[in-house]
Amino acid sequence: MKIDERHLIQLAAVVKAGGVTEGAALLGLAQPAMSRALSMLEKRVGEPIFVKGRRPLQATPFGLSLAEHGLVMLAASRKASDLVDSFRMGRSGVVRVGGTPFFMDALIAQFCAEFQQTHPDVRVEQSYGYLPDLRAALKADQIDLAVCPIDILEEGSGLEFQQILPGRNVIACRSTHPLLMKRRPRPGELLDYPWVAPPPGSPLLADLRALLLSFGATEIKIRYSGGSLMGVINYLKAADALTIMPHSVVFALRKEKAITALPVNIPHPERALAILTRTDAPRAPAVDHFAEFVRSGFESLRHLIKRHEEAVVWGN
Amino acid sequence: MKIDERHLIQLAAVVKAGGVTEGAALLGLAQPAMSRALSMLEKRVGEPIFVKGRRPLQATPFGLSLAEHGLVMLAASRKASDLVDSFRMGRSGVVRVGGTPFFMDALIAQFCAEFQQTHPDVRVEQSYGYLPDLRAALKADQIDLAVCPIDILEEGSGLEFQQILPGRNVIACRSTHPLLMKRRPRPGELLDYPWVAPPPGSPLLADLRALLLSFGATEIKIRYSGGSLMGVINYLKAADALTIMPHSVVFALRKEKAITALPVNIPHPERALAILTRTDAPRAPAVDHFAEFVRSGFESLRHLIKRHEEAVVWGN
DNA sequence: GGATCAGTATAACAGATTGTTATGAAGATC
DNA sequence: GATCTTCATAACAATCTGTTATACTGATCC
Repeated sequence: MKIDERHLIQLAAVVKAGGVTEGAALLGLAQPAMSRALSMLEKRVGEPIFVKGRRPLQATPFGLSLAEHGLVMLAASRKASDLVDSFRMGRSGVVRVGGTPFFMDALIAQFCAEFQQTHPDVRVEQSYGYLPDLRAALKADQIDLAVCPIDILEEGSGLEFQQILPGRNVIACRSTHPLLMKRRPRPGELLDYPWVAPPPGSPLLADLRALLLSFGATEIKIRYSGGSLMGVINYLKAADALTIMPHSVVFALRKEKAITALPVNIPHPERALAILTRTDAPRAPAVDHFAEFVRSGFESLRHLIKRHEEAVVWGN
Repeated sequence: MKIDERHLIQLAAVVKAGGVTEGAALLGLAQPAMSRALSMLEKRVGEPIFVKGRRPLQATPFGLSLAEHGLVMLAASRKASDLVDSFRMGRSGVVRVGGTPFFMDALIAQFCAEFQQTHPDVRVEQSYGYLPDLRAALKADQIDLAVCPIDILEEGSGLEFQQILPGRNVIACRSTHPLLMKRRPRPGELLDYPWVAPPPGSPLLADLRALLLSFGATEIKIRYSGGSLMGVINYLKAADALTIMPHSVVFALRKEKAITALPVNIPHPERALAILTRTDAPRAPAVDHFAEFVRSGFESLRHLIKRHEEAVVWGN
């Protein structure tokens, strides 16, 4: 015998509240609606649910058993409602964010932690990738947003991107690097040191090649490659090697005092760090919150960098 | 945001079954109904529940979360349906049976155990009482049926009673009682032995008084009273005392060979053992099953007694 | 016992929802 | 690109939901 689930919930409310009127109020509806629902339920199951002629309305043992199941449903219904509410407010859900390894590790991971101080029920699923993969993942709805350097003149097809940081690379080395003793190292000198390559596929790798060639290198000599940010940093810490890195990444590492940038100006790439999102599919509210959080995080980072440069002088 | 619980269940069915068509079949309804329900649900919560344009229909993480709650409801709904079915079939529920102590202990308790071999999910709540209490309890819907000796001419007001055993008392004693050596003890001899009184309030007590007076006793001398059936039996086992008992109770004790009946005919009380039920209020199916079981139990007991008496000769 | 009160059932009706069948659209598959 | 499966839409009847107004009926209080 199939029972109307709503009736069960109503029964549960009445039993829980101890009366038809109170039960109706509990569910936010009028007493006659409840009264009728109970009649219908009783008629359909064909067994008495309430003891007749008792004024403090009393359920039969059968009615009580039924009401227990209704109570389960009522609880589930409330949880579902809460879920919907919190999802719509962006307070729960999943944010799938993809990005290039250096930015993810150096900056976004920290942003995620900070974001979850105000959004503890939002889960972040992070993944790595470069522009082509990220774009594909976005379109295939495998990620909700990407944080990634992108060519400024790049055209978006169904994707929206929002610049969050100008492209700017620096040459990174350990803080004890001998070149730091010089006020302005010459390009030729830079080639005397071992170089570390950014991950394959990274735009930084192309930047590094171009840079070294512009320094007069006839061939690119790489001593270490394939490492993630942590690998590269630990290599740099242990050797007088050099590498190319986004300025913001080195900036984020300044607290540790282990890695710094050489006072050498190198060309800006024609790229900017951007947040990519789909324009067609709607994003979950939590995703929008997260994207805004990341955007404002980079905004303050930019101001921080500006103030920092007014005090400390790098590269000039 | 309040969500229609039915929609949640439908969502759960679709997610569980892996498709709209299968989900609809799972709930026994047509595919368009399901399709529309999902649209409505999605429209109301305002967030996508399914990924668009994927043919093996795929729910969003949000949709999956919602569906989990729906699954809880679906399970509860099924349990409730099963409960209703088994209750209507009399396979579950509660039977509240009241009765006089001797019959309950000697016969009904065993019937309960036997009944539950075929009705394991029916709970029996037993209570003791005599006719006035039982009648009141029945009318107050505190018990569902009563097993109790009742005056044959008693009129039922809102109560139905069904005779299940003719009233017949015997004088009970232990199997080693000296009077059993005599072929036909005289009433005077009986008065030489100590007597045990049935519980106060019991019709048997009045029977005992009348019996002893008819034997020529000038006053009723009782050596032990107030015991339940077990107490009385254990007293009898330990002394050459006598008491009055329903024949069927002594008969039920015959297997133990400790207690038996004196070969003395005493007057039948104008009573019969009967099952009392309300006629106004409907009884739970399990109660009807139980009553029928008890009735047929006594029916076979009657036949058993008859066959027994054709073989063994008591009281003549 | 009866007057009163609170809680429950019933009536009547508008609007929403559910179910159905028939049919159109669209991703998957080969 | 033909075909197939699956899902969405249309149209309509039946049911159900919710409402307000009102009648009943145990309970309670002199």
